[in-house]
Amino acid sequence: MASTIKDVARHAGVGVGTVSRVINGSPLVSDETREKVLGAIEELDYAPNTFARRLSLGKTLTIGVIAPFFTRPSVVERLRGIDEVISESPYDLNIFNLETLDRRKRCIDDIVRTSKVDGLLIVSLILTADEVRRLEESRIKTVQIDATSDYCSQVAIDDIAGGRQATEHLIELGHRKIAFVSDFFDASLGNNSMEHRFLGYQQALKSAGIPFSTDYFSQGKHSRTVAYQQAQSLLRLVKPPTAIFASSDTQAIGIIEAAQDLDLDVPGDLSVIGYDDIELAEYLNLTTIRQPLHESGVRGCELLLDSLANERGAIRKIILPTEVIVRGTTRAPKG
Amino acid sequence: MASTIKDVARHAGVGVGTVSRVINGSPLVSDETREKVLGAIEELDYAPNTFARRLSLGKTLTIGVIAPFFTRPSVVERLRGIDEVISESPYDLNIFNLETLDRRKRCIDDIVRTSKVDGLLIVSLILTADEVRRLEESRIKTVQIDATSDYCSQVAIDDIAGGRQATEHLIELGHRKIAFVSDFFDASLGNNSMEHRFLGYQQALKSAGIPFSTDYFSQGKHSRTVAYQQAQSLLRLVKPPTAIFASSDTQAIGIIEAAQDLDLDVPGDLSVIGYDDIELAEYLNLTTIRQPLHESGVRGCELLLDSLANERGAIRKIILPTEVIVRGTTRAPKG
DNA sequence: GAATGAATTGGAACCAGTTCCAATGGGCAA
DNA sequence: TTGCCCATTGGAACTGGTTCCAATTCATTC
Repeated sequence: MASTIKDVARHAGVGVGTVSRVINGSPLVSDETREKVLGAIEELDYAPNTFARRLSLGKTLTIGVIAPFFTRPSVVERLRGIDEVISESPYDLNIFNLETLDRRKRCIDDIVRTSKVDGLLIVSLILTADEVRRLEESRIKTVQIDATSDYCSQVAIDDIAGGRQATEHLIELGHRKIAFVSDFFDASLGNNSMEHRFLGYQQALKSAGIPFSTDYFSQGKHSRTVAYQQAQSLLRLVKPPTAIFASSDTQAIGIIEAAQDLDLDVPGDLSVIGYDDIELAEYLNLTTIRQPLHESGVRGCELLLDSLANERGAIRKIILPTEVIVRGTTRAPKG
Repeated sequence: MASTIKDVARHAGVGVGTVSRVINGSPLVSDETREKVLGAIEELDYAPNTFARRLSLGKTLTIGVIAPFFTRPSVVERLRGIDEVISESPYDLNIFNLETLDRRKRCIDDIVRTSKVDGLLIVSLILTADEVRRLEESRIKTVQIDATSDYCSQVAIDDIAGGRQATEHLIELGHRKIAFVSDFFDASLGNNSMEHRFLGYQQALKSAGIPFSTDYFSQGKHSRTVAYQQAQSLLRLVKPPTAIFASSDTQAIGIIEAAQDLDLDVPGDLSVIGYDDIELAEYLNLTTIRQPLHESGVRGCELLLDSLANERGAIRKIILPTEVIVRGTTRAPKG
């Protein structure tokens, strides 16, 4: 069995209070005593019990992360950023994976009532009003990553600007007939980034004096095969678009496949730009919009640790910029 | 602040022991009392404090996972399997990400000495003798996933069989000049699956009466670009191979790129088979060997929970089979 | 009606820490 | 020499649970 603070105290011939003081770096210990205690700790290979420590401190020294963990590669990349910060801090990381809505309810309830964490990072999920209320009551500090809200600090990505950038890139190349292939705007699992991308698309069109046409706007379930169908319809229009902006790389890939099957050359006959810059995008040489995923994790985690250290802190919002990654699927239109 | 067991006891007009008994489903409580207590719990929205519970139980109710978390997509898929099992159990998941060797040492030391977990899952890492000794002393139950050892239970993948399957697939198609592009066998971060794949390759050749030639065996750092170079060398031999077995999909992709740049058609002039079946493989229509990644996580986690429930348990080894996924990059050789 | 025993219950002791309070002892000033 | 103050220290009380032990209640048996 592991040794306890009493063993150390006995071994060093001092009281438990003194050992505790040494461990926690209190100045109220003489150098001589400190040496004795450190010697005993070394000799017994002692380290304080995690859970006893947390109980008596009244702190959990744990950060919870709630995320639809594995559903998208982007979430993993954000987690990586979070982990990087946590592992240099005294906190432990507790990951709660929410792949189903049912789990979601149980999870937040459980976390709040059993005091499992000091702080919570919510990744790519929008909290309901009820959840926010519970978290506030429990005084668990919360930071949202990749979602906006008025209730807590957050790190978001400027998807409106991202949508604008993508569209402007196409406009600069000379395109006028630009379609937008989008996911549904259903925010039930809670994220409105798709809608923002669409807004950016509209803004860019407007600035360039290009009228928005519903013919060039197609919504469908987020999948490669559905995007394939959407693209087929768009490309069979009497006046087909010369460029398509997809609200994700996954969809962009479906669009490219559709173009190939219609014997259209990408980017010769059709330019395609995606969004996300997933790993696949590089292999496929896909022009896309990159989000600072890793950085969003780092910044969000820093924000949380900061608010745990300084009790009083206002709500803060960090908006990270996106970047156009020009590769081989966009080019000036023919003629 | 959250209410405590004392609040509930007072509210229900009973002793704390009785409340504890109700919570833990002890039969030593009358129905009448149980009702009273449950009513009080409901009313106060009480749930026992996680850390106090763990301290007095002498159990952490936590499973630790040590993994080079994000380095490869395969690790994420395994974690997903682990999470699936954990979330249906009373245990929490504590992830320790080891991307650097330095962190590794600190991490295991820390886990052992501060009694952070009841059980540990080690993913895609081989433990050193010293680490094993520490874990044994600490009585922390350990299960290894994707690695073999004599010290603890494990879920491994039969990489020898996988290497054999891949090679046999090529032989069955009629290939005789089959090269193997491999990672280095350096097991410092600790995993000998590459070596096993190579052994399987040799076995299959032998069974088919094809002599092994070092000309057709190339080792290099695990990367797409290095594999590109390796393939270039192989394909410029006087008698170039008609098929290449790559020890990972990532490498296979580099090989395909090399073939394209040499104006060789895949699979017309060169067959390529990978290993892993990463997401990319499907998009690229790559023939490959699939490992039951998700299942390895599930089984490993079950093994661990099982050994936590039944104190005495022998070391168990589960070997999971691999599967050839035939897609479009392999075909019978010309002539 | 007393003795036996089972069912139920309250509460002290314990888990392994932290922190507060009171006590000790030495040094220095009056 | 006495008194005071400060640095240092030991240990009790506390964190919020679980569990064991002893006590109470009540029905059953002789």
